[in-house]
Formats: sequence, structure tokens, C-alpha cells
Amino acid sequence: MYRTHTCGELTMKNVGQQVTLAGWIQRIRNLGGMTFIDLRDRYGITQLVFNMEKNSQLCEEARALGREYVIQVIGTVAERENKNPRLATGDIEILVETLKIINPSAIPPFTIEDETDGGEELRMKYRYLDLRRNPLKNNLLLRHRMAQEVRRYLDGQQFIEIETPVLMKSTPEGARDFVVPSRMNPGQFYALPQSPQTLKQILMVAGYDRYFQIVKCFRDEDLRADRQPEFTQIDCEMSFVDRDDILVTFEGLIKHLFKTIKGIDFTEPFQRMSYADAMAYFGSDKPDIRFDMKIVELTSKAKGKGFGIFDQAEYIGGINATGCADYSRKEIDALTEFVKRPQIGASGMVYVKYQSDGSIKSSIDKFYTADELRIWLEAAGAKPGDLLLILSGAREKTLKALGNLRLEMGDRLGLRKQDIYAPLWVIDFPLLEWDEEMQRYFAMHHPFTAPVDEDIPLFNTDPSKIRAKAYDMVINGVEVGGGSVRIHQKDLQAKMFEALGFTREEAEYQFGFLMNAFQYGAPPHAGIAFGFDRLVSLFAGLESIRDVIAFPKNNAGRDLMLDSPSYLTEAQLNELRIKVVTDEKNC
RNA sequence: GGUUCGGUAGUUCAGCUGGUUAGAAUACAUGCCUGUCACGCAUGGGGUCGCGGGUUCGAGUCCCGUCCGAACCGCCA
Repeated sequence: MYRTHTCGELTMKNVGQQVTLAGWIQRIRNLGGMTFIDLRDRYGITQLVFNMEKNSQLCEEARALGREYVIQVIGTVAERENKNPRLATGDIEILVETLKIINPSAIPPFTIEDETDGGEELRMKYRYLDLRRNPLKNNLLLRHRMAQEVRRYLDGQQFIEIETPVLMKSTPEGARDFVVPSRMNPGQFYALPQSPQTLKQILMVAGYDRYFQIVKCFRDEDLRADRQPEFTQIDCEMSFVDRDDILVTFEGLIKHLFKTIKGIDFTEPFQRMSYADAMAYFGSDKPDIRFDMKIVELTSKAKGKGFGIFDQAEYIGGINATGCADYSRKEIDALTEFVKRPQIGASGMVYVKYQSDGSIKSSIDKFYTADELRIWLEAAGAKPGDLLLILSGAREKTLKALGNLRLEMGDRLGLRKQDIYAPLWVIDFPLLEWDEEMQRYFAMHHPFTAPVDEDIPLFNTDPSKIRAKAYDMVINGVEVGGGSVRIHQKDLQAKMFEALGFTREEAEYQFGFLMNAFQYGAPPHAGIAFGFDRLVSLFAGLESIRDVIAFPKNNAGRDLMLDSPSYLTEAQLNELRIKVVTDEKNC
């Protein structure tokens, strides 16, 4: 037997017992006459004691050990002379009688402690060492518990978990596919699912009216702190439901997670906000509503007074930064630099200070009277002591920039508190998006999303105005999930493909299997998918999803530990009948 | 594809407007130390300053290129 107990469970109750422990050496403290070793496993740390007086040979052996050695000890549990209240096992220690080195360790490249000195790259390369640290261990435990609670809730709601294939079919709409060559079908490729979207709809046709799956999805797109090429979704679909049934059911799932995992009770229904309002007031389709600071449109109030930049702008809008009227020139310059970064792309920023004495000072005093500026301040709900920050330009771009500025101010003012959670539904998304480059419409969600009933006539007049029965769940500015009511009528689906510029043949080749299925009694259905990694990172209070994934990939999509992706051998390529062209010009 | 920041000891970093032998902390090694728990004290070893080129009497420092990492924009139905 390797061990009778773990390193996290022995207490005063065990004093006097002989125990066997096994684990990793966290630290050795050699005091000369006696030596202490912290022995670590998944469950905790237990202190081992070696005494020169009692057994000098054993004590010498203990001194010769190193960090991260795997050892096994037999010894007696004893009450400590000096207790350590910071440790669960801090009342006891093990008087070691037998010591066995199970496996020595090389000196680790970074310190394996809660506060590590390791940089990200190094920690990725030695992920198995990083995963020994408490912060990562706790993240994986949290992830496990959340997955269990998801299953518990959905099982309780009659959902059944069904696995769908990972080797699927490529569809050119949406993200780039990861593809897998088929040896038995030369020249043909499977695609890894971007989501099990079509298959879960087919499960609805098959009559499994409540499906879910915690499932890996794959998208061959550039990475971000919150985006990995393979990620996990809680994928769900229901039949004989409309939009509100979905919102209620899955609001319930998220509430269940908040309650069981974080002990937070959301008694009120989540706020619902239209896409149009989200864009107009927050400059984003995923607004962070932990704080207010809504965008206020000033176009009609600010135009036509001889300030050229505003007069030429399609849109003028601002946000009111509460209590920031005392911002220095330097601070305002920093904000101006922030909005002028190419990522945000504003050409400049105008400010109006509503000073605490009631006077007004702005960067455009030459063009506007104090009374005119007062009208803006009123519109923005500003009070003395506040600072109005104004951007102008093309409507959509300016709103987005204001949205970014709003988040920046939220950060500066400490309004984005980690322990506050503000969930909401964003609804009424546009069904279609015009692509300038391709000169065609694309589905904003996906081509099976149902339009809002009263908007269907717009297919013939102004497709861009059609609203979709689509919805996103947003928490603290993070899109954690999204879905839609699906089209289940053949005619409507044909209309949709037509709007997307598909010929009948193209639709048939790409989605024939689904169209076929729909001929045999498709129930009305709707679904949603949650980004599980994002949910876990949100619950863990982390910005990046990397630390809630056991083996994540880096910025360039590489696994630094496995050193993948990697080249195939000639033999493998030949078997797959694949020729690799490394010279870009020959593509 | 683009923008920004970074790459100096095993590790995390400092190194000014270019100047003589490149530092600190930690880790590691050795010695001392019987109640530590970030133990303490002393001593020691450890550097292709990412790589290539250029400017200069002289480059870790300036310039160009390149590779690697991170954040972001594009992209992500």
C-alpha cells in the first residue's frame, strides 16, 4: 500500500496513529539538529519531522532530498509543539520512522507555489508543474464542480446528454474549419465541429426534445485571452418551445450555478435589452451593466454651431464620468491617447468639465456658449464635479469607441468589481449582416435562425432590418452564451438561403442532410450554447480562459508542452495522398 | 494581415542622455544552526544581454531586419 492517508486529512484525532503518506516535497527546512519537510499532494500539505538526536542517519537522508521528489514515509502522528493555524493539518506532524524515495526530481524551472515566479511561456511548457500549484488546481476543481452542477440541473429538467461526432462535415459559413483528411476517401476531408448545431437540430427531428452536451468545439481562428481554437460548450436544444421558454429555462441554469457554486441568489428575472439599445447606450452587443454611465447622443444638440468636426459628424455622443471634473490635463491627454489608438480609432476627444462651483470648462469653449454646453450636461445627467467625454464620427464606429471609453472609465473608477455579477439577455439581434467585401448578406447568428414573425415581409424590401429570434446571455461584459429559435418550415428556410445568396444547389450540397430531415416532421425548436470555459473563468474571477483549461494553447495556437502542431512524415502524407506546398507563391 | 509592449543569471527583474569588471532578489551548491513553516546566517558557482546586420573609437543601451512571447484590432455564423 502506497499510503493510508492523504496529505490533507490528518488532525489531532489521529495523534498516536502510525500512518503511511506519499507525495511531493514542497519544501525542506534544515535547522541543523532537526529537519522539516512539507509533503504535498492534491489534498494538502503535511509536515514531516526528522530529528538528529533520535535517528541521525534518517535525518541525513532527509537533508539530501530535493524539491518535488516523490517520497513515501511511515511514521507516527504527533501533536506539534508549535502549531500552524494557516494549515489544515497545522496541529500535527509526522515523526518519520521510514523514508523511501519513490522518484527523485530535477530542479524545477520555476517555483511551485501559489505566487510563482514563472512566466507564462515557461509555465505552459511545464504545464504539469504549473498544475501542481493551488491556483490552477482550484480552477480545475471549480470547473469540475460546475460541470457536475450543469448536469444535475439539466438532468432535473428532463434533458438527456447525447454525444455527437467529432468527425463531421465542413460548412463554409461561419468560422474556418479544422479539417481531418480521410485515408479511406482520398481527397476528402472531415471537419471538426464549430458546434454540433446541425446535429442537435436533427436530434429534435428525431424526437429527443430536450438535449444537452458538454462538448468540445473547434474554430480555426486567431486566439485571444478568452478564445482558444478548441473550447467547451454547454450545448442545448429543446422542441415545442418558443423564445421565452428558452430564456426562462437557461436563466434557471445560470441561477442554479450562481446559487450552488457562489452562493449568490438571483431572485429577479434577468434584464432583457434589445440589441439596438445595447449598441445605442453601451456601444457594444455585450454590455457590462455593473455600472451605468450610459452613452448619450448629442448629435442634434451639438451640430450646426460652427464647430467643423461636429458639423461634419454623422453621430456625436458622450459619456458622463461621475466626479472626474478635476481630471488634470495629463489624465485627459491619456484618455485621448486611449481613444486614438488604432484599435479604437477615434480621431480626437472633446471634454466638458462641469466644475464643482457650477462653472463649465471645455476644450471647445470657442465654439459653444456655456448655456449650450449646459444643455449637453443636462442631457447626460451630469452634476457639478462631473466630466463629459465626447466622441464624434461615423455612428457605429463612434458608438463602439464610446463603449470602449466607457469600459476604460469603469476600470479607472473601480466600477467593474470582480465580486459583483450583472447578467442580462441581449435580444432582437439583426438577422442578417451586409458584408461590403463579399457584397452579400451573412447570417449574424447562423442560417437556421428564425426571423421575428412580423419582420418576415422585410425579406422582400429591406432584409437588413429583419430582427432575429436570437439571444445572448451576457455577464459583466462577457458573452457567456447565445442561441436562437430555429427555422423549421421549409419555405422560410428557402427564403433565408435566398437572402444569403445561396443557389438551390449550394444549399443542397452543404445542408441537404438537414433539409432532408426537415421534410419528415420537424418540430418547432430552439436552443442555446454556453461557453463553458468563459463561465468558469468568470466564476473564478479570471480574465483569461487559459487558466481554467488543463492544457491550453498559446497566442499562435501552439501547445508549448507537446510542441504541436508538428510536421507529418512523408509516409503519413503519402498514405493520405497529401502534398504539402510550403512555398506561398505556389498556392 | 495589422497595432502596441516585451526578450539581460535556472527564474522574476533593474541596468539613465552609448563608456571601463553587467547587478538585485530568488533558486542552486557548500558550511553553521534542535521548533521551523517564505526559517535564519555565511560563502560560492552561475550571463552567446533572443538571433543577424549596421552606426560608432566604443552597443545590453541607437538604427534596420528577423525569431519568440503577451495584449488588442481584423477575424471569431
